[in-house]
Amino acid sequence: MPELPEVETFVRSLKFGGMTGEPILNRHIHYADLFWPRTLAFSDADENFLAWFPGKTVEDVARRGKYVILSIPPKFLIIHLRMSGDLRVESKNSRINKKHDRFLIEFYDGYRLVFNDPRKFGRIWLVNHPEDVFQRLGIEPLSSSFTAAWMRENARKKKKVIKTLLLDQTFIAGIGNIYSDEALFQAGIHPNRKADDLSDAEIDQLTHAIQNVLQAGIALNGASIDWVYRGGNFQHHFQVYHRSGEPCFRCGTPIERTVIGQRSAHFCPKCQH
DNA sequence: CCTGAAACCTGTCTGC
DNA sequence: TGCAGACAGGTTTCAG
Repeated sequence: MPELPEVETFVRSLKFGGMTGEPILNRHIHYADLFWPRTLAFSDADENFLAWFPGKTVEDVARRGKYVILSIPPKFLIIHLRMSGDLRVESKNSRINKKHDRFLIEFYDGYRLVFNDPRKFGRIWLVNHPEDVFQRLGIEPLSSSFTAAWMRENARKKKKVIKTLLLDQTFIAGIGNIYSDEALFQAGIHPNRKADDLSDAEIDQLTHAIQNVLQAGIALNGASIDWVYRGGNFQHHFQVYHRSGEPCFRCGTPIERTVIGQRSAHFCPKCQH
């Protein structure tokens, strides 16, 4: 489900309150519980994992790529929501045993953080050093080091199809299927172009388009589609994603859908060359 | 290095 | 109404 803007929305909500409910900063942990053991991304005995939590405190929440990072000194709980993961904060009095709940942390004050994930693709890590999990992750697209110059330098070395490169988390961390389609449309680049074929001007446009769509996504709390993810509004601003057959807002040509690297790609055949 | 296929999963929607 | 098939905001692993 979530890409960078959706994950960022989760992080802000966990810190300051919002979509997920009450903030969780500085709450003291009573206990943790795990309902689907394979949610753990590492091979630690479940007992050891769960036994670590009581008495700890959530001191910060942050994001790296599509990962949520809970700072629970002296360790870090890292969560990847993959396709269908969801986080919510609810009070003790809420109905427990909600379908597809996989993990939860209950606080002494009666609130609890719940990780719900119908498709069971989501994963969590408990580590001393977050870098261990992020070792292969690429650049943060909203950081100051992500510039057109960086893209010219690095994208040129890649022979991949540009749509696939944008989805490659070891290259840029955080872009998913929605925002790659939207960025390529905004830059006027066909998703099947080779990265090393792009002109300087096209690379510059693409860089700015990436920053632009991600920021727009964050400003609207991400995109909500179908039954997954809630609270977002960016879906009302899609130019191409989920719009196959509908007229391009720029030129009227029907938006097309194709498959690139096993993912659907939506584009305007006239505006994107 | 790059591509494609398959695997991991459950839910929803479409068409017959 | 039922049922098969396609499809879904992601990532990893393996074959070629």
